[in-house]
Amino acid sequence: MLKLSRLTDYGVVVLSQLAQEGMEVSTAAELSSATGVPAPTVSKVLKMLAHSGLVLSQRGAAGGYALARSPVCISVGEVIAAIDGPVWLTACVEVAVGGCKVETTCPIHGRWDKVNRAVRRTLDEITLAELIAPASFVHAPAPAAALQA
Amino acid sequence: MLKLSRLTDYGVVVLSQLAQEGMEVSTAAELSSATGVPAPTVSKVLKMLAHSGLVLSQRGAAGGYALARSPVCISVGEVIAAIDGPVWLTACVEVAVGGCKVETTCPIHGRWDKVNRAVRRTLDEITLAELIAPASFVHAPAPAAALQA
DNA sequence: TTTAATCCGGACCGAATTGGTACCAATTCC
DNA sequence: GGAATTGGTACCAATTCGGTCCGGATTAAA
Repeated sequence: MLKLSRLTDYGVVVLSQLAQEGMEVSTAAELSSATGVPAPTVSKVLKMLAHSGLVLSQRGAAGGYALARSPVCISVGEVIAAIDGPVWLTACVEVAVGGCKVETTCPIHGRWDKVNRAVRRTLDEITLAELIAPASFVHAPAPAAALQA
Repeated sequence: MLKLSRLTDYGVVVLSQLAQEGMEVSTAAELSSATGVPAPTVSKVLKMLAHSGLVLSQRGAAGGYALARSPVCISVGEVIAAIDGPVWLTACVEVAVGGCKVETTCPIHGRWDKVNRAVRRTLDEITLAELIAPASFVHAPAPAAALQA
């Protein structure tokens, strides 16, 4: 139903939490208790984000994750691409040449990528900062300890 | 991965075939052999499209389907909504109040619908006619008979 | 040097969704 | 009345997704 996966949702949540921590490193465990998202899942999401260069990872003791860039420079499209993979609004784009059985009678035949491009551009024009914009009520979240109980 | 379902793809294929038939009614079987999409699937798609008012159905002998409007007046967003359901770019919009467990710590909390609206608008701005636009090579498709063999 | 904390890269499983098919009831034309 | 066609629903197989876990590599601190 053209919905994005829950992992992507979590990704944005974690990212925004990371944004609040400023540029300090946070461990996956910290982010888990701060957001309420299960720890293993947070790890998974963080790994994907690190893989795409959206967050920086520091290994070893006292390691953790930190935002690679300002939220103003991270587009929603990037986050989605990092977790859900690239946005392809059909299986019928040029990538799948030979895979489309009805190719000879299919009058669309790649027309979808007009739609693709439009959606992708829309997604790239919205920044992470905008998504978490009304910081009025997020600058003082429930402390992590409140969740641990 | 933010891809639309194959049924939606079929939907557009069938719709464009219907557009070529002008405003005459075509049976599901005809559309199936014209497009190469399996007949039961065509029926299913057509039923969904009829339910959303995108095509008109005529029951009984000599019945069939016909486009309800000109392709110029059908948006891609409508087709997607008809088959894949409404576009919701998260499970976290206001519809799911009470369903979001991390609600208290979730700083997004509905911010997604900014993205939703943007994407939906993008989708609504593209018409079915544009998708099948270069009619230069679709006005003389392989005759249905060629596929039946 | 040892130890502990932390990320990295997989594999793995259960659950939900999707694609596809079949069946029977309702409707309409000949 | 008979044949053709859509309407609705139920169903099954297959794929995908969400979530968890484990062993290994890496780094800081004791």
